[in-house]
Amino acid sequence: MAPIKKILPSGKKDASFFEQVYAVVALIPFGRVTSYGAIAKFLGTKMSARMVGWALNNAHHLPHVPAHRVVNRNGQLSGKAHFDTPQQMQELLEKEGVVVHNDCIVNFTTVFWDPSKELAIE
DNA sequence: AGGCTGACATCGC
DNA sequence: CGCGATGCCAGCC
Repeated sequence: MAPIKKILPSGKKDASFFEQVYAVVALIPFGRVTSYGAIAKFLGTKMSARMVGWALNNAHHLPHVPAHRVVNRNGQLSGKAHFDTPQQMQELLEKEGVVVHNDCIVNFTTVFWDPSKELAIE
């Protein structure tokens, strides 16, 4: 498994699926985005991409989880509606230098941040 | 205790 | 090439 567990806050002996998601999302560099599937795959459960979204749903009410940096495989701001305001997600992304047009990230492949690649697991 | 739901992704037809 | 159905895990009713 990924060393993400090490990144988890000390005290948590068992890393829940969400906590791992929080950790990965929190590690997303400024001006970069990732996809649910990428996180899911990084965690080893690519089929559980839905769970990633569910995790972010919990993460949404958390303080330091940049959920706006997480989009679907299509680069579309699927979860914008779950923010305080639907436009907030795009605003945040644009402030980070990410160009968003029509709820879709422009040059998605360029700003895409692959955890399994950047974090270099194993 | 059992079943539905959920910010997705992928395979199948 | 487009739409439909399935899978996954955990939380909530």
